[in-house]
Amino acid sequence: MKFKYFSVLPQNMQSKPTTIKEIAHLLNLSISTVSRALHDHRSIGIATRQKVKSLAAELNYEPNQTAIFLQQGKTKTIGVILPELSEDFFSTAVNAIEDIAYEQNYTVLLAQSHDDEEREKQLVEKMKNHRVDGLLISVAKNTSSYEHFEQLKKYNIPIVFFDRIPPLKNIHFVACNMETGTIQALNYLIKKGHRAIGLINGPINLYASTERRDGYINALLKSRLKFDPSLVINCDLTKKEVELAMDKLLKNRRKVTAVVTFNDYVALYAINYLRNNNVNSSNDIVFVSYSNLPLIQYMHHVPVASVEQYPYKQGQKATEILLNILKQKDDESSENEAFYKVIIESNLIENSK
Amino acid sequence: MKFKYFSVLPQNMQSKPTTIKEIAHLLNLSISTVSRALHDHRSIGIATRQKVKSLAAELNYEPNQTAIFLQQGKTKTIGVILPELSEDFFSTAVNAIEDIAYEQNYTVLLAQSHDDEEREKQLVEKMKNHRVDGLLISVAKNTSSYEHFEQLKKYNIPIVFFDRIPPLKNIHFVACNMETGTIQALNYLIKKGHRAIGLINGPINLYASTERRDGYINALLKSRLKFDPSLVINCDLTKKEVELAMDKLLKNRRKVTAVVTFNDYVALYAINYLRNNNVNSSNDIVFVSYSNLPLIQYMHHVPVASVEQYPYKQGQKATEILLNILKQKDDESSENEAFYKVIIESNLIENSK
DNA sequence: AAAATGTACACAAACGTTTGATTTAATAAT
DNA sequence: ATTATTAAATCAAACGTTTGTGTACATTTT
Repeated sequence: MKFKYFSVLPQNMQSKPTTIKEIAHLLNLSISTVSRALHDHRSIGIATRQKVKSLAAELNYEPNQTAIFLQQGKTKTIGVILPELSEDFFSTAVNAIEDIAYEQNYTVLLAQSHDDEEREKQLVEKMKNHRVDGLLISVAKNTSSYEHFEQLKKYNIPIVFFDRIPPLKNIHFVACNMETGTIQALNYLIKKGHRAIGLINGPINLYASTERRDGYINALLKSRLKFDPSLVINCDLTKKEVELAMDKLLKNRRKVTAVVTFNDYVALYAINYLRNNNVNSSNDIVFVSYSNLPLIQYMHHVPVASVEQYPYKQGQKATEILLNILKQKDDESSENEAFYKVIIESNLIENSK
Repeated sequence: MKFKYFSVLPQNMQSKPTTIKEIAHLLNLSISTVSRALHDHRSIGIATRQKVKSLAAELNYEPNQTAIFLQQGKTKTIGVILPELSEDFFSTAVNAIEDIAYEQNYTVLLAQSHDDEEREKQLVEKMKNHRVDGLLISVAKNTSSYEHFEQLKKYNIPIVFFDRIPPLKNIHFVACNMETGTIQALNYLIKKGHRAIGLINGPINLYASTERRDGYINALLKSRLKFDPSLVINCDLTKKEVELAMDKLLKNRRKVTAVVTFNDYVALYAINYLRNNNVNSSNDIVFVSYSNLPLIQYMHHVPVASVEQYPYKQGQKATEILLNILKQKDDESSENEAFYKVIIESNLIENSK
């Protein structure tokens, strides 16, 4: 009898985790038998299976994941890279990602790019080194080159982009179509009688900006209203530029009675600007925004409606897709080269208040 | 032109990552030599080191972390379990945690308990299975048993608690002393002439509530004001109970002119309640809160001051401590059984506006 | 009775590293 | 010329699994 495996430790000392090797020795079985017994392999006798399992339970055996990772060449981990966790949109998306991933026994490696391209690149690299099985990415605002993503394909690490997607051809993504929501927003305002409607839009290179602009223009045209370019102002979404934009709108020949803002933060800045400058129209100008931050309902002057972008649904969908891809890879069956391109329609939601 | 060491793959095909083994084979060296060369081991000749390194670079060699994890029995990963990522306090703390961890080449495994004890337990279990090297935890609001934490000690996985710490003896933690901040808040209000000051506090079993209450009482006593228990109301921080609490205060015999609220969300609920019920005193009652949510500055009626809890600093400190502990374990030197107990003082910050 | 089939297990390789011990050859010391 | 010293590299075990193949024995088939 070997004592090696019975050494009794003082209560307070750390016991090294049990391994199948130890179990094997204790039961005078081979390692492979123990492994198979634990997996209910049919070639192992029922009696042995029971013995093994009960001893395993007794010793609190937990398979060493890192060993399994190495053995199987996968980590059961998905990486998530997104711009800013403190933005409500993203933290909600993360909730969904976590929920789905955990359901399927995956782990989530989370990292923020803080909207910095360089950092994003480093993170991608890091994720690769950590051998994540797949990646969920919402790209940084100013990312302009995309090799770091392309590179991963060589390593066979699938990426699913969500919300902020790069202008690449062969990628999987989930995004929200902002045009439909914008059209709804415009229709809503037009119906309420507004004719001079401003749009404080985002950076021109963002696809999300294009969509909003398109929706804006198309809605106007459909209602046989003329499109006045001076009412659409692009900005980089910082407080400063938003205020400049708002100022421009106020000074415009045509006095706007409603403003559509790129997101709730922009709305906040704009509304605040009006209030601070004691613009008497502060309460006359109606705002419509995107996102619907939870805190917005406590504002002194609230956007009357908001275009919902369904962050939870986006995160959920993206994760499901990624896990699907990973599953397919396991099956090794098809050289499936289809790309998932899921587009969720945005929707205007009136703020009840 | 053919690359010497590459079997040339079609562009779209995945190239399996290079291993040390391949490098060894290509250079007619042993695996160990390559490994040591890459680590600049002195027993390897400079010439060989160079050869190895340059080939490694050429082949884009990246050490397989999972193999290293297995070999070294550690994962260079720290787990983080916290209640709610969407709360600004926590997402800021996470920022710090990520920053510090990444600096030292650790990876962060993030998970939310959503303030659910059961889920928290599962997560701890999961983290253990994933063999995280250490854990950073901010416990769920209603967690009442703590065996799942104790258990980890047996496995020699250190935990550092932050902000929400359990009532256990031998633990490492970083927390914010809310009493000092509360005293400052009270002094501030007293100096401004307020005499009837309400306190909408949190659940009575939370240590954070006790601290606030203590600070409240002590500040009053020091100013030789009498403490009126009817002005302190505990609630579970939900909107409903906050409104009830506010209502109670309004109906109190002594009319409060200032209210201290457990956190900014409570303040939001309370202020909103006043406004919706058209309490004319809406602008007469002054609020002081905790946390200082970034959005608060856009509120129609803002807390005049806020007790800062330094989430970034807490996260930072906690991570540093954890990494320190892990480093010490490596050194294996001392059976160090000291417990880090770091307390950060909170501070009152006036809202400029 | 010999051959075929099944059952229940063991052996050993593999995943990609790191690292203590050992070998080899060359150089320096005696 | 012999031995000790050093430099440079190799060997082999180990980390904890999974899994293809081999094997002994008992059981069934012909």
